[in-house]
Amino acid sequence: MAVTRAAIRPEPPTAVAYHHGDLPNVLRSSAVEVILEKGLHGFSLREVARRAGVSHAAPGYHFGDIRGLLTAVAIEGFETLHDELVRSGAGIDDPIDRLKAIGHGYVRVGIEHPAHCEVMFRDDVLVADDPTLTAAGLAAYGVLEGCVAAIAERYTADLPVQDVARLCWSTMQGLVELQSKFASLDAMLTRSPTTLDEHVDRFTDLIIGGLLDPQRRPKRARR
Amino acid sequence: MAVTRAAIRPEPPTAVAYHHGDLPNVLRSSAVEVILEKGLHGFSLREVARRAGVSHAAPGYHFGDIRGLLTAVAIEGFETLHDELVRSGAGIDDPIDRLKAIGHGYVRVGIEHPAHCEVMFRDDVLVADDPTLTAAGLAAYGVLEGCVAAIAERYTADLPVQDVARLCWSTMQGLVELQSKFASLDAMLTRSPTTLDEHVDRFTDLIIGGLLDPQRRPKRARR
DNA sequence: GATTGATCGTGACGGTGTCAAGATCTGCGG
DNA sequence: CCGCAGATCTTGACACCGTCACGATCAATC
Repeated sequence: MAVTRAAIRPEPPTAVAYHHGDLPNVLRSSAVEVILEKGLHGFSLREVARRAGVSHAAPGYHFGDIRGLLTAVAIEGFETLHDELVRSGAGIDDPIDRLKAIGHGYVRVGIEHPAHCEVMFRDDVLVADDPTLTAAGLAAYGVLEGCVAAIAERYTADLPVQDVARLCWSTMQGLVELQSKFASLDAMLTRSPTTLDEHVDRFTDLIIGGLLDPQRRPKRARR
Repeated sequence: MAVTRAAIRPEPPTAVAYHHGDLPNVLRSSAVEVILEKGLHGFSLREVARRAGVSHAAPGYHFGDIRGLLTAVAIEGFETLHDELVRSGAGIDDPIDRLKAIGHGYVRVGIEHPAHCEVMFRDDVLVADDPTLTAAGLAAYGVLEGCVAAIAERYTADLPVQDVARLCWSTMQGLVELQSKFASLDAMLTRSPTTLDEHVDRFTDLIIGGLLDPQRRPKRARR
């Protein structure tokens, strides 16, 4: 069973506006904009308010804190991550292929939603113990762990599912974070930069390829 | 002009003080204190200045920017990381054992110098393109890559050294970052928390154990 | 149609980063 | 021994920020 996800997905706009419109959603997307343009460093509640066309204290009313707003962004990030992981693995029968697809989905979220990713794991700017936040994070993790469990079930039952799942998660997270460092490393070696997807392919091959005894693996039913 | 000091190791106090003492070093250690107590969120140049007993603009003179000061802290962190990795692997002949020792050294730095680690990879609060910073980071990475190269040389020459080294680096980095998430996951499963060192052991076993064909591995010359 | 509560604006306070300009000390040439 | 130049630090100011208390405004309900 693992993880329960309570939260609703793209958060449908609160049907009818009270005063101004559905400010919370507007503020959240404005926040994403600001992070995107000025970075988390140049982020400010007042700038968000300005961009949303409301007074400087309006964000405080809905999110209480600056951390509250960023937490909302992080939750949204985890939810889209969860959805993307599910979507990436859907329809792929072989769990190993599914794991690779999930890995690609992970970095795809990192690429397409950099603002969210810049926040999701920065506990110091979030209310780290927000239950909705941890629930959303664990829900996304649950997708990965479920896939690893499926691998264990089909191939080698003695696979330490928890450890492997955490290994994969750590690797993906570290990869997203170290991406720039790797890029500068490639540049220093004067060779074409390695893309995130290439890294994912190589890493998953290295991890998975090693986990399973070749002869014990049944034929893979590809496609 | 950039802030880059010609960085030597523990930075011997500039022999004789000009006015106040060797302010840059004092400011840097004060900065570490502040990060430790108030977190990166509550960090401020003025607080650092107060703690060092100087005026509020003194840090700006030496480090130019708030990012300059944090960059200096990050550089110091990478340097101690480098030293610790070298120290951890010293005297261990078998490169696989050395890799595990290096992994433990990595998380040890994460535990013993949390303030530095809170900064080292946060490009948004650093001058990310500071050459001294990238050099220090690559130097630390080089220790890891050298160890993986030694594994390839002794065991399987066809090992993709770069990829494996990056895999290990990503894993360690992700592990340090996801530590709290894993802790809450353990708590949710109502079992004793897994320590960082345990994670390192399991991850390196999973990675290394899979990389080498068992029969191709020569007897390990332990001790 | 008045009331009530949610929603948002106004204004203020202390704190912050950063810059310019002035003060102070150090080392060095004379 | 003196004075000068430059490095080092302080002072002061400006704009911006987060957050709070309070007032204004609107929606829905009785």
